[in-house]
Amino acid sequence: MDFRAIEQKWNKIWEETGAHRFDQTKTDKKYYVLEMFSYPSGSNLHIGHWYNYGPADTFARFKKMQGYNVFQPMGFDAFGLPAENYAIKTGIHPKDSTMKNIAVMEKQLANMGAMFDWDHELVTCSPEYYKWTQWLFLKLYEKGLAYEKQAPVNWCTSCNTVIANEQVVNGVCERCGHTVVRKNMTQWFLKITDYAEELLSCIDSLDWPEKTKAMQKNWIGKSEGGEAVFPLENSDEKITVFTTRADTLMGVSYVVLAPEHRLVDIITTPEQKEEVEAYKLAASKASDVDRLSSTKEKTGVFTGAYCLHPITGKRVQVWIADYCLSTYGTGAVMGVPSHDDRDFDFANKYNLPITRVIKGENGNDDLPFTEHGIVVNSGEFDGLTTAEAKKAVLKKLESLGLGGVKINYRLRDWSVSRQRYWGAPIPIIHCDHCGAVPVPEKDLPVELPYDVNFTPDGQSPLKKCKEFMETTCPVCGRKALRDPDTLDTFVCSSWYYLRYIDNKNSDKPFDSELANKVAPVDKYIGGAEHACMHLLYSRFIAKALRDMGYINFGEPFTSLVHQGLILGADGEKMSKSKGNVVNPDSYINEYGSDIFRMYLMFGFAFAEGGAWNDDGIKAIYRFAERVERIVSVGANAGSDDNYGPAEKELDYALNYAIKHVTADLENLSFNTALARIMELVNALNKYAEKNVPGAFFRKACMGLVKLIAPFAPHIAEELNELMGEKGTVFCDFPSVDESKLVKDEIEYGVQVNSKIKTKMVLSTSLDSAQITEIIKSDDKIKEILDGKEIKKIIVIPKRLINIIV
RNA sequence: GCCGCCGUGGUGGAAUUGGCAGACGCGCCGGACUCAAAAUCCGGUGGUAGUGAUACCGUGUCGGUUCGACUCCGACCGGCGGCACCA
Repeated sequence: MDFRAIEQKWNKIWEETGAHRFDQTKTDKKYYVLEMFSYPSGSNLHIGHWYNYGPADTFARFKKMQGYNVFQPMGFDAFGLPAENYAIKTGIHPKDSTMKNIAVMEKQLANMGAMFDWDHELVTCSPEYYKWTQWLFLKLYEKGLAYEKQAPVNWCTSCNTVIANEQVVNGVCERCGHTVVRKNMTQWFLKITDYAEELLSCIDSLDWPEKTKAMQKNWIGKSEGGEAVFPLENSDEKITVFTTRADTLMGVSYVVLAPEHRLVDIITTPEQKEEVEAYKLAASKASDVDRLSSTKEKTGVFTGAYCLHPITGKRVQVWIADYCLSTYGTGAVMGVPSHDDRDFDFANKYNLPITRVIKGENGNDDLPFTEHGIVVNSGEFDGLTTAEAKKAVLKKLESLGLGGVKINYRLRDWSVSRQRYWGAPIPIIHCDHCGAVPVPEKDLPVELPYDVNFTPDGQSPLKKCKEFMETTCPVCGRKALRDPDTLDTFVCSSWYYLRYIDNKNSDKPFDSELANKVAPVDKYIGGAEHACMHLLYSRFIAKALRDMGYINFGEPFTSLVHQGLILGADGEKMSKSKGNVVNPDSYINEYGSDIFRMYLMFGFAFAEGGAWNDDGIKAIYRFAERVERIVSVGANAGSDDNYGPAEKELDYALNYAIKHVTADLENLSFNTALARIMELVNALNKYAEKNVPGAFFRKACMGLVKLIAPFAPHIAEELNELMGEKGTVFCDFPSVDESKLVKDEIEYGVQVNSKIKTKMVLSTSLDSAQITEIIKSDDKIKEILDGKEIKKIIVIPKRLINIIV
């Protein structure tokens, strides 16, 4: 059989019959299988695409055969930096290169033979799509979930432009390798922090990899503690600090503000001004690598100001230091050198007092002592444990009106402004009289102009495009300017699974009723690298859309699976520079796509991946040939419907395979599922060798064709036809007949003192007590025991017997 | 440093969640067919000792729980991923 030729034949038939079309009117038994969509890169589909989409399609086909109405769409995440950087390098417009790449990938994806419903395709850079991305932004703005503020951004000193966090690699620009510094710019943010608690608390209910859930939890970083207010001496201002160790409050020897803290300029004394200014300047210039290193020596400057301890009223020095981060908590911390490593270093360096207030319970007297213990030197709190003291101190602060319980999150609001060309324009108009004004919905989309000079020179490329920038204010009608920035591409991908459902709707982003029927996604399959970005953003947007009444669920992806990573043959990540990139095309040309995807599923543990090795691909090819040969025998089998012991044995093998393949596919355990199919093929061969194939053999072969169909869709269709069946093979996944798996007799492992000594075939109708009796009187057992006295017999039904002597 | 995952034959990987470790493949060895080779088919294949039935040892290391541990607990070693001055 020419596996490559039949691929074309069946791809054509599937297209003509609309085999992969999703019927939106039948959503009572729907199943939404989604693979993370592709970025349209210049080269052909790589191993990573195949390893994601091939097995995922196998799962989707399995669900379809089980009778689900399966929705499996595909599209392109088409905005983004690579196309723009490519344009800067070559002069080829991002739109042109992107559309060309999409055309190539569409063709390759179609040849893959996956059951994508191309009627529902979407491309995020098309105005029909980004119109609704802009709509989403406006709705978030209306709801108060989008706001503008000055914030530090990553500024590349060589490219003279802002770059995204993801583009900062080890503190330098990924494109040019030059230093990245922070710069304050006005940016749009989405208020993901409003949902911090819900994003955290809902995680446990999700059927997601534990690893991914843990990453999101860490990223959200809930921290339960309290705030303490230190009033300033000689001023009405107050410093509020956040702490998780309120029990150490009585050990405070100084307070630190972040260099960027609002109060720094207000409280610094004239004598300290010069030193403080110099320190602030140095801190703002420091690159992220320098500043964010925990091993760096602590530095800081005294502001000259004093504040008052909230409980004792004692004078406490106020310092600034860059180990205090302006972006976390209140941007101010209390310094307790005796019980914090950082504070200890700092206090030693600047000769600040160190007072022990926690005693270890087993006499550990070394400082700093960062563990929990018993409070000492703390007046009324002495003798309390750390846990008790935390509560007592915060209660006291609350009664004084100087603090109380507080929860903090590490999660920060999502910065979505990009000073880039190739993205969805932010639908805001800046008017001198009215401020930031949203573009009215009827004027969407704000189209991205084609003729733009996108060479980087420190300005947003759109800013230089007069025709784009100049407009009138929708409120007052006066001249106004558009926002020159574009949206982070993660905004585009945060809601795409909803647009797939209703991709041609020109009145709204999607029909809510329909979306509620088809979504959420039942099985989402894609890489693990998106744990704290795409997957978190999508959850946030779903909750926001739910709260605005557009959908009735808050979690977009009910069940999530990450495929592993296929590495180069050298065990390193594939990259052009390492020269270890494996091109799937040569294998597909030689063996066909069914063989290739089956090999990917058999040769690796799906969630693990591993180093590339093509030793097994020939074996899979031979396996497919064996399948074809045995199915041909089945197709030509006689009509004899004898059902004797040989048939019974084959029936067992068939149902055993059905049972396990079904369970394995459910778990996306493709390698073991294929192993069970191979066993069935071995059983069929064994039968055909010794018996004349008749009606039952034919039936078993048909079962094989059905079982293998999700794995090798084209081959299975061809074999189905060979068997004389009419119509497609993709229906009626076989269901197990448990009665065929009941055995009269079963082999037990017999252990003596937990070591396997012999085997014994026993009837399955015997209960444990009966088996115990048989063991006691069995001659062979007596021989093995050699006169030793039996103390106890443990019988594990259908498995083993352990005789303790 | 913190969080998470992982460690099984020559090799890719299994093991119904505490019950016969190594399923299914690859590779290798032997055989059949062949003048020969390829392809195909059959048999063997964790290690050590022994002609042999068999015995002992074996899931990173060391302990523990248990009739029984790849699986659970404790300590450690090694690898991968994420976060990292988060107060």
